[in-house]
Amino acid sequence: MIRSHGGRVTDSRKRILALLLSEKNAITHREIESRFSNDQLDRVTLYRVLQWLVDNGLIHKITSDDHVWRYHANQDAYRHQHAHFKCTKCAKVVCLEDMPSDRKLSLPAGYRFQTIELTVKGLCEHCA
Amino acid sequence: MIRSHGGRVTDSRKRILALLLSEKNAITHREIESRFSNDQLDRVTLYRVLQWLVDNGLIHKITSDDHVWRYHANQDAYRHQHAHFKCTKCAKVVCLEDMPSDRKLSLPAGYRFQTIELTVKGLCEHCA
DNA sequence: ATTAAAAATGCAACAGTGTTGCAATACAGG
DNA sequence: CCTGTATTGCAACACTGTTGCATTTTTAAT
Repeated sequence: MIRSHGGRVTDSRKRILALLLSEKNAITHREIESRFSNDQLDRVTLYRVLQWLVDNGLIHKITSDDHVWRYHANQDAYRHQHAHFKCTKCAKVVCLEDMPSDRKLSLPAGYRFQTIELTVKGLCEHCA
Repeated sequence: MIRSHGGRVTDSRKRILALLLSEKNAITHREIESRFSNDQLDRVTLYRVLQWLVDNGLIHKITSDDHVWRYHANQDAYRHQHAHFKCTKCAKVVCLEDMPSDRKLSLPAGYRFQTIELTVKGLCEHCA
């Protein structure tokens, strides 16, 4: 996956991408860092690797009202545009399969549509 | 408006609320601050007044992918739940009138729905 | 109008996330 | 194995937002 985008195949990239591929939920920079607590992994390197993976479409980045980016691997089901769910109690973020395609939300005249970002908030199975 | 929520009617609150009521778009803390550049207005006070206004439902707070809160007065049309538009070029944020009918976007079993946050991204009239 | 209690402010210092410059290191191709 | 270059690691920074606390302002009771 990494090689096919012209970047070098480094340890950091392999390890970080492998971790994200194995994670079901979207996780934060901080969470990724703590999963590598033993093997030293520089904060800055992590930021740069994540950005590289985003730029090359291997993962995607989700914003949230706690103002922390969360990252998730772009596997099969999640290549297309999709909505996210965020638990208001434990802050867990999961990707939802479908994007309700009410494409006919009317923009003011002269505005051009690019993408849509949709986050549903509520309680997850554990917190409900 | 301020008095009806049991808070004290202070200069800061009056001035900040008046400014937000006169603004058409949702603006950031930084933008508000710069509009008061002459009259000194403490950064922290501004944060606290904004939070108070949010808590009392007089304004609302919008998150965004640049991780900066934007504030907008809750006037007439914007009392109910609504979507937002953000220009990907100039970062301007405007409130959209309607929220596309949240057709039963299916949550996984056990999840409980609370609210929905929807941001449309694209180019505004000036940047298109 | 005076006064006292409570609420709000201003200041300084802090916290967290994310970024930049630059020297040192590791990767890929010959 | 060697070399050029991409990537890393470190330090220091920038920005948004928060907290503690002493001071000031508002309010309401006298």
